[in-house]
Amino acid sequence: MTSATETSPDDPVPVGFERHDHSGCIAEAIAAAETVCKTRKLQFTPVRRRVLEILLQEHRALGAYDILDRLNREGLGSQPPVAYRALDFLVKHGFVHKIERLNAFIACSHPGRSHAPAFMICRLCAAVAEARAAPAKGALGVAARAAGFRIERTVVEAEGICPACQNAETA
Amino acid sequence: MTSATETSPDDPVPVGFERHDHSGCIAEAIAAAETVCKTRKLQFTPVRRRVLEILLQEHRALGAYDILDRLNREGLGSQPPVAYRALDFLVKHGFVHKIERLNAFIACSHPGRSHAPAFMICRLCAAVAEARAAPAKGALGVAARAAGFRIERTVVEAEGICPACQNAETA
DNA sequence: GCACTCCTTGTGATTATATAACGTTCGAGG
DNA sequence: CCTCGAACGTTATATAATCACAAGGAGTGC
Repeated sequence: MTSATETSPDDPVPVGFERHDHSGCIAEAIAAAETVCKTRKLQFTPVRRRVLEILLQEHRALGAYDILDRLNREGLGSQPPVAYRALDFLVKHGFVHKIERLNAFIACSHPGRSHAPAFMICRLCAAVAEARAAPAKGALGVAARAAGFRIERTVVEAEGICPACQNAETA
Repeated sequence: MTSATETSPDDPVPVGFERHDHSGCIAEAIAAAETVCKTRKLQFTPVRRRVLEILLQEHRALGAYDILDRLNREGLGSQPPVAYRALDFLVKHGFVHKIERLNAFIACSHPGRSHAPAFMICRLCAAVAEARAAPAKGALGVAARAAGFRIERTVVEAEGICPACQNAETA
């Protein structure tokens, strides 16, 4: 298979605003999650698996209640805690990220690898791309060291206009 | 009415993580906001002024409903839209920032200057410090250019442990 | 003054997001 | 079989944010 999902190891280009092999990436990501869960002795239950699948299928940020609606239609749970618990699990173990700016969730674009993700959020179409930005080792890192602050986690979200919407604007 | 704009004499370290001249900073910031509003022909109404004062007094992140409670006690408005409208105004014009991670608001530490703020949030005591970062210049900026994404605004929030809480831990 | 407009505020209702609390199920291990 | 702990199901509630519409108030032009 001539996969378009592979990026070269040194490639900083994000996944989100470009077409990619969507059919393959779901299966890959699910398989990766299964492997990780087996390794860490975590339970990759039907609800958790389904929530991750939903997020992978959409490949965009979904609110917890959007996800809950789908689960409900499929008979996998109808109350908020069901969705939130699954999302908590997936976020905790790095399969899913929360987009704070949108109060929404998105499947991780490159699970398994440790990373401090950064996101680009289109103000017009709400598309979200995950970049493998260096964790804020730059100005923020300097400021943190100067202040004596110990960073454990970073939220980096850029809001703006994606390439497609820029084209639509000028057209 | 109580002299609410004055700091108490015992002056517990209002944050930034470090002591600073809290007594002066409120008056300064209010004066700066007045000037900016006059220049831009904006209405610095009582509600807006009071909300900014409250945030400056606390010098930490407050939820919209915390602010609303105080307004309510002072007879300045009792319904959510009152607080949200004032906050929208203050955020829009750069006097206040929203901390997405906390769904809370904090007065800007250096108003007037254009800046892409970054925040350090203590997981234990919820103190928030604002740093002047230039996130778009770093890895995120590189990724955005590579993807053709036009950044308009950035959210940069680091979660971790502030110096004071680190000391408390080791003690 | 008067009409007009725009911005702001007051208020009741509603929507959206998230968690608390408690019981039940089910598999792992004694 | 029994216990324990993790996950799930369900009811209710807490927290955050917005909608919709009426009314006040400052400026502007007549």
